[in-house]
Amino acid sequence: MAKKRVTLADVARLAGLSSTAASMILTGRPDTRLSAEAHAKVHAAAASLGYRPNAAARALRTDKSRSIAFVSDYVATTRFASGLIRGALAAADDAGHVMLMLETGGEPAREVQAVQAALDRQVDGIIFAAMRSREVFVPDLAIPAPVVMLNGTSARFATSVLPDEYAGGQLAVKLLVEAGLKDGIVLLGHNAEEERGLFRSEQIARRLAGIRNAMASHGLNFAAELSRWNWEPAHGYDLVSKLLRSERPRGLLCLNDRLAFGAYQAIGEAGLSIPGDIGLVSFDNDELASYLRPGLTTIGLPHEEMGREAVRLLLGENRPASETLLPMPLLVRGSLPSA
Amino acid sequence: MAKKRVTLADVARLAGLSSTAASMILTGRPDTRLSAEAHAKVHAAAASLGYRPNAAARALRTDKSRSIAFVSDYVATTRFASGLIRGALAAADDAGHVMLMLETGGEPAREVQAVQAALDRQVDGIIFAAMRSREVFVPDLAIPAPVVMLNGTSARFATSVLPDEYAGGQLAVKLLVEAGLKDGIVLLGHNAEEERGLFRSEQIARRLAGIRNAMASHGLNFAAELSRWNWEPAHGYDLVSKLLRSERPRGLLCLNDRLAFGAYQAIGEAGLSIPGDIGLVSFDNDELASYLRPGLTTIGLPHEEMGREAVRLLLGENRPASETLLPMPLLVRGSLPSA
DNA sequence: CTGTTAGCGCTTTCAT
DNA sequence: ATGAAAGCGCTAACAG
Repeated sequence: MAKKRVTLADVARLAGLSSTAASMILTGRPDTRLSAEAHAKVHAAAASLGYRPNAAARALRTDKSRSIAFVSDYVATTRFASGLIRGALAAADDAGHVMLMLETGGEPAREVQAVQAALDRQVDGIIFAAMRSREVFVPDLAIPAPVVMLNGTSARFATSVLPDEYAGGQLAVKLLVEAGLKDGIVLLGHNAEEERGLFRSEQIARRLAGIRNAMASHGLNFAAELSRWNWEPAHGYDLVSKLLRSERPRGLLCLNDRLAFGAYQAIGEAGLSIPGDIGLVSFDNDELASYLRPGLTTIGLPHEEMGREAVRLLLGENRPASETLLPMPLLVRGSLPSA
Repeated sequence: MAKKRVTLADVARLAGLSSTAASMILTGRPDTRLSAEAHAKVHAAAASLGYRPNAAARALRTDKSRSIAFVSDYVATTRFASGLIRGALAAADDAGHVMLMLETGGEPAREVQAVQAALDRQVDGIIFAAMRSREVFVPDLAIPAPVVMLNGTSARFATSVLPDEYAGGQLAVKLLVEAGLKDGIVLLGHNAEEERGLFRSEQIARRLAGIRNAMASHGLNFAAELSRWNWEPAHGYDLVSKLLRSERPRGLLCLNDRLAFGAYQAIGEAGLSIPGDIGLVSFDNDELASYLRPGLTTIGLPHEEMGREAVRLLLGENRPASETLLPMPLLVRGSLPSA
């Protein structure tokens, strides 16, 4: 027969005190002045019985569940995005909170369900995370709890945590320039003429704005801008294969690592070498980037830090009614000439 | 001022009934015989007030929280392992449960904390998942809730969900043989002589057992067995580069896709073609596999199904005191000759 | 067929 | 400096 769970009353009884006293001592309330002896007895009793407070009872009473919800469109679809979860988990743990995970597939109906399920559990806050960052959130419910947006934005909730894409974009250009590649730089992933004002996401728009700003401030222009709506390796391969038939670019600025991967394949087949003939910079720090030969120099996303920061903001006192931009880490590998 | 949350008493009052009646009607208890009119009134009242039961109160009373814990060593370290989470999430949702996510880093101390945090919240069950499957779990606590092991095993808890690695191993050999590659097959990732009885994990041991069984039953032997403890692309590259200096294998049986990726690089540099000169089969269905040119034929892990099954077992009535083996899916792409 | 009553385990006034 | 008592929102006995 399973032993009944030990309750606060059991602890108090063993300590020879009231459960009020036990409660105050165990929750560490500062303003109360119980004797040191009482403290010792209660702690000893709790320890010897292996007392663990019942979270449901506590939540019912205090209206605080010490849990938060992480609602996302997709769960760690790409390997690197799982950093968002890991960071959030770590920060939640630091704050003594537990994290409910909810996946919505980006569907409004499931989003409503997820939010309700979370609210039913009295969560102390909700993080809305966008793994595929194009999605927008429309949980059109009253949400009587703090909310922060992670890797995405929302009209309803201003507090959000994002990578500093603009600075990242500028950095990519700086890298190319410092590597001595000024002329013959080709942009892979977007074409300003074909896609006027159309971006895969607000974040990519910022990345491109940073890129264009840096190009302009160096007085440079792209030799070509190649684009395909999807950023898969096969598209990078196609685009670059075709390009190499007529041109000989010096540098490739790839909007993500998968495109860069395809570019590697095309460059290899053309008998050209990296970084000798063509240098590359890219974005994402996808797992791929380190597997390539030579390693791909890329500007990553600070996913883990973003996750942490989102939870800190959520649980903290003061939530800024605006965006928190986190710097994008640079991973220098071998795809750019050193000169 | 935020409106107070609507409670069952509010619903009962509006419906002109007792809260008992409202409770029975809303929880849909079958054995009670309240009038159809009462049902209608209660449902109408609940809907008009937007009533949502308070999970904490319910948990306190019933000792059931409608939540489960997913405790894992690492959260979706590899992209493909996030399928475990997604599957579990989906099945939990189907059962009206919510899922707490806990990460332990494989450290015993954090494992204890995670389990306690989960137990404190009155979870209805715990899944212990192994992302990096070598780890073993030792949460040496009384766990008064159902447990199932996912993608790993434990001496304490027999119920576990695993991929059918033995069958997967056999399948890999069958594929090679059917492609006409019988002689000159090289095993990449393990060397029986150097690593007698030493495996990266119990699961890899089974995979290899399946492979050896199939080889034997076809009367075949490996032309060589190459190994390096880590299964990273760079190791596959090194091993195969060196091999190609002296031998000309016909087929490569790679123990994971990352090794295969490195093999591709070495084969490409040697001016050989896939699958014309060398055919490959591998394991994992890593994201990489579909990016390669030609695509890598690989035997994947049924992660999503495993996650679902684990939750079904956890929440189901009858938990088998043994392993549930799920078939490993075959992804046919272009790395094997069709003959 | 329906309502009253009594807690689940905890925190929190309010008295001592 | 400590304890008695009330009650968070819900459900389960037990009466009517």
